[in-house]
Amino acid sequence: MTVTRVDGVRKRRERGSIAPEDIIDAAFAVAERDSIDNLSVQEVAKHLDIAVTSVFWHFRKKENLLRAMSDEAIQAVQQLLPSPNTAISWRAFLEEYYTKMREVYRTNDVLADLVLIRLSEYSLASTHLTYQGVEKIVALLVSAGFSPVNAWRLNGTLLTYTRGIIISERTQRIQQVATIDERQSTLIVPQSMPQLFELVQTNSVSLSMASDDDFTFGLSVLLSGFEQLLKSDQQRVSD
Amino acid sequence: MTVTRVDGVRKRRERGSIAPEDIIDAAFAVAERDSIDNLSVQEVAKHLDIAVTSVFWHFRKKENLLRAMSDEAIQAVQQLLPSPNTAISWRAFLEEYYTKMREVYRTNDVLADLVLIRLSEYSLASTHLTYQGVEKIVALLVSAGFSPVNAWRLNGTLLTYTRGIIISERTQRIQQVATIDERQSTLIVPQSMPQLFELVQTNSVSLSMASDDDFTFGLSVLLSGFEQLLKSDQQRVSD
DNA sequence: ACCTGAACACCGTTCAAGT
DNA sequence: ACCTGAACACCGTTCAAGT
Repeated sequence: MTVTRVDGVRKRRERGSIAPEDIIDAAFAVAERDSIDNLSVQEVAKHLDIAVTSVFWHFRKKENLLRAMSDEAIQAVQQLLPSPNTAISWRAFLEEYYTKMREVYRTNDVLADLVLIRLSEYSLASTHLTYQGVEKIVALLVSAGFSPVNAWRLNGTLLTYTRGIIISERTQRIQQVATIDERQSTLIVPQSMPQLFELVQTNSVSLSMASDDDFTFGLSVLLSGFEQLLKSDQQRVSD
Repeated sequence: MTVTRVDGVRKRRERGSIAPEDIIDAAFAVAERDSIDNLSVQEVAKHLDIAVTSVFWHFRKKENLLRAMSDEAIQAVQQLLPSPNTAISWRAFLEEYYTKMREVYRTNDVLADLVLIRLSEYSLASTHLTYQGVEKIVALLVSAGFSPVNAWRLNGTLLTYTRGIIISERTQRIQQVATIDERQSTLIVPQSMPQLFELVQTNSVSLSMASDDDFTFGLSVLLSGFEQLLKSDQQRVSD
């Protein structure tokens, strides 16, 4: 922390010495420490050693700061995701794309909160960026033979499923991770739940429903379903 | 609001006159008005015309009150969902079950927040109730010919997908509902997004990716994929 | 134009004091 | 055992005053 204090009194900063970008960076640092839910403007200001009210000069409401963070988050995620690649099959690409998406959000709760969970508006630029990503995927699928509508829906379904598993995994990790294993034994009683008891005993499944295996499984069922769809799309064209 | 005040001073309540259940009910009423995120213990107390500190006597922390609400929410949802029904096909049942689930959460943000989104622990009893519901579905699927592991995964995949669409729908409804239609025209520009532009122009799709059509589509792709799986499960048995 | 402290309303929580 | 007001630390936000 830079020392800019004299006798505990803040030295007044010169105009222009606080860039909005600095505030956003500090907000990310604090959010990573305290979580988005516990992010406080006061802590952001403390992190930069500026007055809280200075933050409010640049972002009139906390919500505005969060929106700016969301925009950065959307950009960051978009850059981490692979671009459509015609060198591999559409199926291999989608597998790679959504596996990567899951990994990105799983390893960064702040990004998941800002982009996937929190109720907020994004800037027009961010929304634009998002849809441009979708456009590229749809184009890839169309060139692979899907009808445009099916290409759109295929991508939407995978996005929705991946979002579901990210949130499931996150809630379970944060809430119960410490207890689920010990619970697993007392939770599933053989009398009223013979099927689940058997599955748990033989270690065939994880109770979380959001493990790597679960994701791989769900993804491949969806992709196989879409392969069937592709056949009928192609049939229709050749008729 | 019951009048229990004399000259603006609260009349002291007799011991035992505040039931925990009353506080929970009031909390639901306030949450439905203000949303879970904006639920304040002060407002709950005001709603019952009791002292804030009285709430804290019954629930030592706000988190405890939220947990009690979550438990009630889980019970409420479970009662609204249909029970496994052997009179119809497994596919028809799952379609009905998850369509209903989507509807329940969609029409009640508080339930969705408490059960699906918020990071919290549930009581052992609630978790038990949830897994008992899963057990019944798994048993139904096993009796339809699925292997236990596939039955579990099939259900888990549908649950995850449904959760994803509920959250997608909710975030989009709350954040952009007013703007998305007017945005739709300026957002999708034909130059950089010819595919999406065409789809939007012809009204073939909704940008939300969480419409009724989207859900029906995703659900049926998953169910068809599982039908394929059933065939191979049955094949294995007859071998 | 930008940075700041004082001040305010609201919130979650503690505690000692009532019955 | 249960209900309460006073009191506290923290939060988001406004505003008038500095430079």
